[in-house]
Amino acid sequence: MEFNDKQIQIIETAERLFAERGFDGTSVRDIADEAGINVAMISYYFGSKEKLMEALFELRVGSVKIRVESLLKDESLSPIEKVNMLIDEHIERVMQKQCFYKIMVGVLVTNKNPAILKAANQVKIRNAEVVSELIKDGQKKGVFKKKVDVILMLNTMVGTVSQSMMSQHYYREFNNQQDIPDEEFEVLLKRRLSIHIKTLFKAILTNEA
Amino acid sequence: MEFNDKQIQIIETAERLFAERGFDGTSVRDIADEAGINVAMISYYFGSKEKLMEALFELRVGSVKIRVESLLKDESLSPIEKVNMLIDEHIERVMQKQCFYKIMVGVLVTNKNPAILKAANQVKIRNAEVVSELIKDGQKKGVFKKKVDVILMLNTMVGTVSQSMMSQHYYREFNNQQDIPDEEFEVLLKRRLSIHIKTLFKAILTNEA
DNA sequence: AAAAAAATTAAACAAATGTTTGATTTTAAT
DNA sequence: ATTAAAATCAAACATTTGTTTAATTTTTTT
Repeated sequence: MEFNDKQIQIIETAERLFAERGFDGTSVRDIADEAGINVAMISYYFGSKEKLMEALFELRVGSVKIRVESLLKDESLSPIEKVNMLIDEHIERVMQKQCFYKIMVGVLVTNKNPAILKAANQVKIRNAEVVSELIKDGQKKGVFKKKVDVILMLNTMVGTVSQSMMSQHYYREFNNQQDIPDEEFEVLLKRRLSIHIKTLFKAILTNEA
Repeated sequence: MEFNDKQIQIIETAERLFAERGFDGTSVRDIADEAGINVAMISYYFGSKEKLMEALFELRVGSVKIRVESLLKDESLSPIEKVNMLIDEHIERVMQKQCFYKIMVGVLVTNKNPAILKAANQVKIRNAEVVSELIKDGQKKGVFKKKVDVILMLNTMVGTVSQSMMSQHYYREFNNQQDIPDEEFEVLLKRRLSIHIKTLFKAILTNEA
């Protein structure tokens, strides 16, 4: 489905509020007020609050697939380079769309709407499959260990990034970095996360005495 | 505050429903019906739905402190042994109280009630301080690296366990282990998580060429 | 056994919820 | 300029929400 400007404006307002207050903690009137529109417009454009949520997932999940899959095809990159790019890709994606990933976490905990849960799991399964292929390739080339638990490895990547994203204010406070600008701190956090997770993955994937 | 049997029964029913449907997705009537009590009993015992949530946190957070702190004091254990015990302690705690930790995740995302947010952060800060001490001790003894990002390390532990707990059905499916009993799978998952995270921590903490 | 306290109940309360209606305005097509 | 379609609106709709009331039952104390 295609969304016009007004629909996207409503979706993005809802995205922010859902992330801040949760789906059930946000009323359609809250959304309407923040977006500067009439309440009836939500039903008019989306049918219901639930469908609005589905539209949000359609908008956000739709754009993910392409970049991840094009990664695998690139023959010029080594398996380890691909894994590292996957990590950076994930960090960038989550930090860029923080609100959406907060909502995603909420959805995975309280699995109510089957359509949304399906959309959320779709991303997860796709990722696992792509990475599994990547690992097998690396094992064939002899650069990766034979026994690798791909799911646990991905759980570490996803979990570490989510956790760091959700508690970034606390991380900033702990390191006394409230003085530096927001954008700068975000760049810093992303860089540290990148190095951190790459170190972890190296320990999981590569052979060493 | 002390809770009588009836209060604990209500709290534990609420805990299950809050985990399944979220705080705002659960009505006081839902709780009353599931607990087999009258709606008014919630206000009677706790004052409000919000206070019931606070009571839940009081009940659950209260019991955490002791075991973690007694770990540090034990002089017979090496820093690496203590770290490993901390990992197992955390895995056990989360898997034992899955509902509560699902709620915890929800609270950390949509930070509304300040009292609850404070209780949640209290655990986090306490943990970070204890672990920081532990790391410093290990560094003094020359068994740990000099540069360790404690927060990121803890984010990895907490994030990996949360992520694995929340998507355990998917993990089970992926590994074709639906046939083995629930309890057995949980033991298996905990053991794998333990090995996995200990490997990660070793890579972060110890020196190797 | 009488009195006091605690626990439990059905009913009522106002406020908030998602959604629909029907009229009105704005935009696009003829 | 006229008509048709799309967008917007205030108001109303029926439910559901958390909480309170006031009466009744159960338990404890005297």
